[in-house]
Amino acid sequence: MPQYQAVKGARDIFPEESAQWKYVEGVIHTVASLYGFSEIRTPVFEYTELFQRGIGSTTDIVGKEMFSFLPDPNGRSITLRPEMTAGVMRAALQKNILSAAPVHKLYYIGELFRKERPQAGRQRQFSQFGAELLGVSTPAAVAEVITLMMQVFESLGLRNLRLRINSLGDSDDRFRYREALKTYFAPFHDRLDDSSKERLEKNPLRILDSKNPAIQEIVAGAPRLYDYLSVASVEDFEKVLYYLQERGITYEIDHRLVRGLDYYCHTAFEVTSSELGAQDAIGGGGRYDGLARELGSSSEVPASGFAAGMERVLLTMEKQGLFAALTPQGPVVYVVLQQAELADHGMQVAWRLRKAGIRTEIDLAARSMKAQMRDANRMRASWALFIGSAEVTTGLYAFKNLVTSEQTTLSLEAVLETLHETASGELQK
RNA sequence: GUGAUUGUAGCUCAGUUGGUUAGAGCGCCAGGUUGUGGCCCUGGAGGUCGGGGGUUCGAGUCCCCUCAUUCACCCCA
Repeated sequence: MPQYQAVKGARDIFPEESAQWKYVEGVIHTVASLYGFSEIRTPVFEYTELFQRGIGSTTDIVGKEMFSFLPDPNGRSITLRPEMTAGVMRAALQKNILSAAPVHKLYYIGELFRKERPQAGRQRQFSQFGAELLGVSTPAAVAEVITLMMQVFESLGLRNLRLRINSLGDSDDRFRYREALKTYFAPFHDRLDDSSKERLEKNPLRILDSKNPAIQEIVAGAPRLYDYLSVASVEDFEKVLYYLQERGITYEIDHRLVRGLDYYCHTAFEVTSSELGAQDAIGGGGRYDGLARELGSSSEVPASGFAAGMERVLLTMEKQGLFAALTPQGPVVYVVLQQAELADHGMQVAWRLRKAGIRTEIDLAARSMKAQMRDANRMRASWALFIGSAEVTTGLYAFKNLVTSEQTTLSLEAVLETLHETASGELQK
């Protein structure tokens, strides 16, 4: 065992995998710009109160999963961000961007931190991409957010995803429903588990998505939130669904879908992947008109957004073989040294090739020619350029096509000419 | 935080009822080919058997503790 290991729940991404990340990030940037969303980058830490106010102190995230610390003895507590939305909203309010333009469409890719036990598809440091649409939360706006998310998934080639959607109504709807739930659950109180009892106190809606079979049995007979929605709330929800239908986005209405963050209202949604284990949520989001007020804004900022787990997206793509076409870019030319003493000349040649825009590799470890050639082969180099004493004195180099094994003797200028003739020097494999 | 699981070479894993200097395949390095790869052959480097304690004449194998891993619960992306 090495003396040092990565911190529990944190992992390294080596080149083979980072190529996959770059690819996925590229798709996100492209699709986001299609929808007119611009990238925002906010700090990885914020004052702890931001999350307590924004996410809600009854949530598990705030209650037990935050990495918080005091920067100095008299300082204010700081927390590594466990989610993005609160920070984005804080940034928008701080700069007062909505007074300059009433609607802002922002997206992000960033690292988050949550102190949970790691398991499949869950790390303590993980990444999400997502979008926040600030200033309007009409059905068209909410549908826009969902559509953007689904189009990113589609552009990545993801299959077998399930989109579930629900309406949480406005605060009046939820107040009436909450009372109804309390009276429904009262006679069952003795049969509830501890966490359900606590939820009933603090946030009764969360009982609905309990995984405990005994609780679910009781939940089955509970009143439906849908039946407590006002006419306006129902119309709003139906309109969102209308847009989704128009765009051929298939969804399932799930009356039990609640979501764990306090700031959601009206439309809430979640996408799951059948390729993942227990942690199968790949993305989710909803409308959160109340968040800005919660953060001290003098006026309401209607808003909606989604967040998707990068690791879970990557995991699903891997399982579905979507990275097969991603081949690493090898060198075009491998400069092979006959003897280590010729390294100075070889370095000079390699440098000139690179200055001319040719991806060039050269052994820096003074290994044997056999090892250099094996290396060139493994890296799928197109050409080998040999440096021996003859080459150094004549300035003419043995230049070998590694696919056909044909070899000629050329000056460096002629080599460059040959490489520029074939498309950037790369040979068909 | 709870439960279970696994920890032997860089990687994947063998290791028989506890019994001498702990093995294989792949990978790595070198040689076979004194200036040329992909195949093949030969050799080499690399291990405090996660760590600590205990039982025993003797522990990679048994017991205890500890650390780490993985999966699941809780919850979430």
